[in-house]
Amino acid sequence: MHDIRAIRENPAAFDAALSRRGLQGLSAQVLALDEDRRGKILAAETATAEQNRASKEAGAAKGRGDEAEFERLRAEVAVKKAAIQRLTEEAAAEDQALRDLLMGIPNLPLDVVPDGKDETQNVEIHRWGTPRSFDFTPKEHFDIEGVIPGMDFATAAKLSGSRFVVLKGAVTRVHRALAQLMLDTHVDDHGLSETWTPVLVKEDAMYGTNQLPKFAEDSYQTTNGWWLIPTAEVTLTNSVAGEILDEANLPIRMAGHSQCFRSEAGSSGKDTTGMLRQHQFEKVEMVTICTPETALSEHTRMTKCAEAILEKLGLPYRTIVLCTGDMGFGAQKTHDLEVWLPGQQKYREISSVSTCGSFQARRMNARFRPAGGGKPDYVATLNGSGLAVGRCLIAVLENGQEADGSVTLPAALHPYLGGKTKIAADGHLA
RNA sequence: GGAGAGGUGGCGGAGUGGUCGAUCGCGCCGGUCUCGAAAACCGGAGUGGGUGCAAGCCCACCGUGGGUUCGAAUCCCACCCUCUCCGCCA
Repeated sequence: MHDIRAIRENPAAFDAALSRRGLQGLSAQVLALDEDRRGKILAAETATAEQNRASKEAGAAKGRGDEAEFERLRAEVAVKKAAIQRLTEEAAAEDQALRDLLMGIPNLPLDVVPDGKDETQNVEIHRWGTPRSFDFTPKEHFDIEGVIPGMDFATAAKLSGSRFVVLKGAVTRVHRALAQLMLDTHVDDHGLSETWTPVLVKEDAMYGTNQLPKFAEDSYQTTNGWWLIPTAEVTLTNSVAGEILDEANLPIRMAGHSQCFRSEAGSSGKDTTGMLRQHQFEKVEMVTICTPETALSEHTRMTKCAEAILEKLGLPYRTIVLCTGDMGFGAQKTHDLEVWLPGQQKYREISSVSTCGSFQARRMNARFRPAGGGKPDYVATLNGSGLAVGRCLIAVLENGQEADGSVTLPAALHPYLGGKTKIAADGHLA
């Protein structure tokens, strides 16, 4: 959510930043509403102050036994009361209207973010590894002979429908190994604290990390009102909602492994085969809570944490900065990591690392007390995948495939596979 | 699912109709003392909003929303949340 004071102080800058995102200026609308709101608040508060005064005087009159004066004041209060109720309701309505409007406006891009209208104008900033040259035509993951026995879409469809998968045998083991490797790397090498969270959350949490109110159709809700998290960003970030943290305890860097649930509304027809886009998938998520000044350096750090996983696995990737037109709702700046998929002959997104500045913190009311004393200020929040486990599985399988239908697995995984090094063409770990 | 307890400032914990935005303790900040520290003592400090050049003034906030009353942290109603015990269960 945006700081109304900042918009008041510099409406032109606000509109200019929105236009970089391809949106029309909203400051006029916001400020008109704000002015209205403040007028109502002033009226309501002035009336209340008068009532309070009369009420106090009534008490004093009663105390000295002046019944006539007491009755007069009591009548005065009674008259004011109705007006106050109306004014207060109007003020509250205006306040809510402003809040609703602000809640629906996306975060503003940082100056360093490149301008652009869509994903074609993202900017590559880093490339690692060389795509392997195959002496045969590499297949997509679901067509690799050794993978087929372990990736069962038919049974998943019977159980749950499309965009689900049942994993079996060696493929499951590799999937599990990947999650372990990611967590161990983040904890042991990167110093993140491992955190396990619920996947069902209250509505407030979904507002805090901006899934609500705008993107309700992207997530699932249970009949009793809980929401299924689309990412552990929701739980990890909201863990500090409503808190006033000590600056000495910042940054807080977390890593959590969870199931994620997405309706994938609006993506029908995209990536329908294979397990690239599922309603339920696993992800290791990183979240950092820090001071606003350190947000950008933490963003760089978090990006490196994600890149390290791909490098350990020997998977070629590139890192891009999303342009203003392609960034998500809550982001100020986003790096996407794209891994090479030989079956598609394309780099595909496997991680997205964003800093949100104080945008989410303001929604969550998450603050810190500065070390030197002084007023609490909003924290900055960052989130990033480290990595999407299912997509990483795909990358490992496709990049490691051999002509005979077997899959050579990265050395970093061997310790997690009981020393085994490949999936044989018959689907067994070998 | 059943029964009970409870939600107050950074934390703990008083307060059961009127100078209570709230006693007190811890923690925090400043000072005295000290070579320095600790202790002791003195002083300061809630959050948000409105208004004002400012000092300041005003409003709201004791889980949330209503109600009673001239007046509510305190009384009434509803809801939410947390905890304990019992039952069931991975």
